[in-house]
Amino acid sequence: MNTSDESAAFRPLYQQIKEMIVARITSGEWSAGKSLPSEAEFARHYNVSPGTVRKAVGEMVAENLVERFRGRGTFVKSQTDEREHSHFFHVVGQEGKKILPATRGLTCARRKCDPETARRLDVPTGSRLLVAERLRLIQGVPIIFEIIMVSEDRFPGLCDILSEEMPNEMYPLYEELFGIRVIRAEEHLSAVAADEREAEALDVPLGSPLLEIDRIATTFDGDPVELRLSHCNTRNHHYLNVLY
Amino acid sequence: MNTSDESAAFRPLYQQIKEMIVARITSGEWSAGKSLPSEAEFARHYNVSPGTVRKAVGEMVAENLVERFRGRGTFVKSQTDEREHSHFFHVVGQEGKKILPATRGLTCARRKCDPETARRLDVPTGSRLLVAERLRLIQGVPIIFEIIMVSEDRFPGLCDILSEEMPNEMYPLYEELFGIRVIRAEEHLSAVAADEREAEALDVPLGSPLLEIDRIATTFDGDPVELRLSHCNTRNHHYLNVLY
DNA sequence: GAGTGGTCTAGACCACTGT
DNA sequence: CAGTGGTCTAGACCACTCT
Repeated sequence: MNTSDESAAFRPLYQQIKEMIVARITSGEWSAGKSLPSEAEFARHYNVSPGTVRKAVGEMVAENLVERFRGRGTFVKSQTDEREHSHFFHVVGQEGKKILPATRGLTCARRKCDPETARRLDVPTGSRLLVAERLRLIQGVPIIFEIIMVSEDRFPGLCDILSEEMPNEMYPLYEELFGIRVIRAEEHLSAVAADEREAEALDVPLGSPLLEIDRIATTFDGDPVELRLSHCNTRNHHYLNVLY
Repeated sequence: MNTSDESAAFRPLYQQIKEMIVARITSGEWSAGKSLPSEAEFARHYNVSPGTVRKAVGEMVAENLVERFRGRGTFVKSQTDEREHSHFFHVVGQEGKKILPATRGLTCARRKCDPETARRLDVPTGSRLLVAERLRLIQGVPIIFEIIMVSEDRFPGLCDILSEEMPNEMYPLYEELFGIRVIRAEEHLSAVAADEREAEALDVPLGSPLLEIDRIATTFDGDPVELRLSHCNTRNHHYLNVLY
């Protein structure tokens, strides 16, 4: 059954099946939370063995794209899932317990994209950029000063929405309103000194050490979606990372 | 996590196979770098289908315990593998390229274990603790000030070895000399101010923001092996974390 | 009861590495 | 060449969910 059109097609069947299904998911054929066709149906449709479909779907499960339940079916995972809410949030309290912070919006402005930001977001220099600043509070105490940058061309009208009310979680918003799912993120962490504005906002002395999290969030395809710069007061909290 | 109480026998065959093989690996039956019996042999030995063994070994591959090569066989992964050398080292340069630093040993001392350290290392309070301090340099420039703490009962004679020459990589040393393999690590990151000693060692002003990495390294079973406190100058480097 | 995914079997053929 | 893992097939039985 292997059609070797160009010499490039020597890839395992299950990977090709997987990519076709992934493409159909990202195209919106099955939206988040909806059930996919059964593995048997896929097998019939693609004219392969059930085991091959199973392996394809298995990889998608491993990549957090779908979820399987015995007796029920396979479902497209959503960023809005309870489990996923804090998937990208690694700041925890002293005991290692993750507490989702509240959010206070500060500003939301438009500006032209500088070359460096343009490069990182993969948009033209000078294109419209949306810059939102917000404060994240844990038990009422401001802990994180955050700057969020997205291309306004990718998120038309987002500025108005944010100006009205700054949501706590951005990624579910991107998914629900614009159909853009954040799947991966790359974070660059470093230590910086609090500037005047941050010192006031976070109620720390000027020059206090803050943990900087410079994050670029991307879709499944690796397209950059959002740049986010977080400055955290790690006096009573820290960033947890588990390696294995 | 799964405490095998009496009803434990209702678990998938492939998981039981996997655990048996893992147990035989950790017992030292096949040491790092050595080839395991073929999947067919395992299948005969455990009297199961080749596919079942395959699934068991597949999980071990996913957990980075072994490596499979078509035509050659399956091999026990070693901490000394080229790939694994920097597995737990996340500090990279501006361009995101990982450069393994050089090491300069500072001190290596014994002291009695305080209650907090004892709790984290799961050893008795007052037991012998080995505390080593070292500096890590990238291109000759000191970047990280590091304090390493291990139980001397677990690593008898290590102090003498470290006093003689401080190695660049600790985990391969643990594995080679003491048969203890570090598989997991949990890192707590925060921002701190450089104290006098660090300021001098890292050549930064007193009070400069440093990235603190508080790491606890554990074996496959979750037993704590080492505590390590690293203070990094993130002026020209940062900590890279990829989430997906 | 019909349908789902989870496990397990027993083979087939292939690509590749060793000799 | 014989042996290895990688893929793929075509079934079997099970536990579970929905209706």
